[in-house]
Amino acid sequence: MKTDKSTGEILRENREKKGLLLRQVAAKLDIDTAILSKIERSERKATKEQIIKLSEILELNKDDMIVQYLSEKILYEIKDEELGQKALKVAEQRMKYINQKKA
Amino acid sequence: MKTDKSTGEILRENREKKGLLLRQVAAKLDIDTAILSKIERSERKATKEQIIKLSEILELNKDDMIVQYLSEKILYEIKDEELGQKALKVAEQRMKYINQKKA
DNA sequence: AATTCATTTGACAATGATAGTCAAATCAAT
DNA sequence: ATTGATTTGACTATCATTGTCAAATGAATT
Repeated sequence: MKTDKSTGEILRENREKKGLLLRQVAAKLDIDTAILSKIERSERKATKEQIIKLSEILELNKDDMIVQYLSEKILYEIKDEELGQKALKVAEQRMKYINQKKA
Repeated sequence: MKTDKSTGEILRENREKKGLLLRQVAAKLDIDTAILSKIERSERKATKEQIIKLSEILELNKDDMIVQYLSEKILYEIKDEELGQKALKVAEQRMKYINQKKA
């Protein structure tokens, strides 16, 4: 998967590719145009529900978009942290440990 | 670093190792005993500031504890997500991409 | 078994972050 | 200059987090 674009950029590119207006897409999401504008410019975060609806409206792979959304949420948590990279690695290990335990 | 213990477990073990009471440690943190009790049993999350203070009080490696704390925060974001593991990997890649751009 | 002290539990309040609306400002194309 | 799309910013509503407090439970000890 591409990792060099923000969720907002992806959404905007694909909305424009489909020739849809902010207004039109926002209406389908049942939110104000202003919010969608902010989401596309990464000034606000979308909710998971909005991401799912958006992937339907814009015909994007839903799982890819959820991964995109989740990874952005993760990055947001550690964006100002010096130890962020280390924390990510440890989180992966712990994740493995947890999954292994479950099985 | 060990990845098989929760922050709470580490805190409790080390508090007891030092023979300190919840009451005593909570007082130093300037919070109610109840909260510390909940933190140690992973019923509540500590704040970063509390983790830092706790690592001083219990003489634990501060950076390790912050990594522990951050990784738990990350895991919390994806705990109920099927795509969590993928999201973690993508987050790492994006992190690398961002850091590389900065340099 | 009554007392005492530590810890836990749960209801509630205060605070802070997130999501949203709305109206006005800006931008782009006629 | 007008029109329609987008952006901006001030403001509100909603929700999650962090905390207090009092009562309940647990674990010795006399």
